[in-house]
Amino acid sequence: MQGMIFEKDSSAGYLANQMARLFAAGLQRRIRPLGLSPGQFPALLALWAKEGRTQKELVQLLDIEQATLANTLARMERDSLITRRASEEDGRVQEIFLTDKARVLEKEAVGAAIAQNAEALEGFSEQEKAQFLDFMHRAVAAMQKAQSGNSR
Amino acid sequence: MQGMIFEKDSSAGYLANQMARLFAAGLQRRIRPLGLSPGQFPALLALWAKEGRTQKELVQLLDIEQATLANTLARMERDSLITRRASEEDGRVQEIFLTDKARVLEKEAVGAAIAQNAEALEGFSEQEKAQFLDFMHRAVAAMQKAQSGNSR
DNA sequence: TCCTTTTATATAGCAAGCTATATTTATTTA
DNA sequence: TAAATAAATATAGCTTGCTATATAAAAGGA
Repeated sequence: MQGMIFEKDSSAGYLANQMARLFAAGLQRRIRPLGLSPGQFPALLALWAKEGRTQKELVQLLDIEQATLANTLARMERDSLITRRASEEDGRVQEIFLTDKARVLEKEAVGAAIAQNAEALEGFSEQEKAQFLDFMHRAVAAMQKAQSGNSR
Repeated sequence: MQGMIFEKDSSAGYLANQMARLFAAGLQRRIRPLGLSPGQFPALLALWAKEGRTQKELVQLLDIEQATLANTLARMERDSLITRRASEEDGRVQEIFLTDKARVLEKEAVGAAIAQNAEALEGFSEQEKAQFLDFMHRAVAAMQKAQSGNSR
């Protein structure tokens, strides 16, 4: 650590940020015509798989904070992608359902996400793709471990 | 594309987003005591290398939009990290300088970024680290190419 | 010179993240 | 059972990113 050379373009953190922004922009370009936005994607995937989930269940599934999800769900309700029905057993809980409008978009939206991933990984061999995903998983796991080890 | 199985955890875009957020959170944890935030990092790096740059120069260096940088610079000025001096040749232009406070933080801040990268890549061999950076560069380049090929 | 266009920066308004805190309902405990 | 605690969701307020548009100064053209 002598000459204090720190080039952003060889920093993993910088590249991760840039890559994530390009993914989001590319996905947005593809799904905006459907009336969707990138931040809604994880919630939609979970609801396409099974409706009637509660916000709490979604939070557990979707590595984002409760407050972030609450706001995203509010926007999705505003945009007529979901409806919420009060639970009968527990007055605090609401069950979340897709509207017909959202239900119908599954194929096109998932296709858009697949296409965006393909665009980013164009020129990668199957072996390289697998290795890239593995690297990302490992980096995520390492940072999650460090994070949780910190709060205790 | 039959069963429409799309697992977020094997989607490059999803992982990139998660990784970028963990990088930002980890860096923030480390540099908050210095009075810095992650979004200021690229501008700070460019100014530690050379002061007196204009906003336009920074935009060209820093893959972010002009409006994003304008807001980041406004926050940095508010936090007494930079000062701006009107150019004498051109009334539209302002030259940007670091305050003593910001100038002094270089070593610690860069050290924090290096430590965060190390945390994320713990367990990677040197060869794997290099390959990971190369993969990210390739994905970024592929998406940038697709993006620019779109607007023309 | 005056008008138009270009350039540099700022502002408006939005999405998606975050932390911290409020609110409402359920559950526990004294 | 009443008060305290816990749990589910919402809200406040912030940063960082974006697109689109406004503003002000400079440069160019008729």
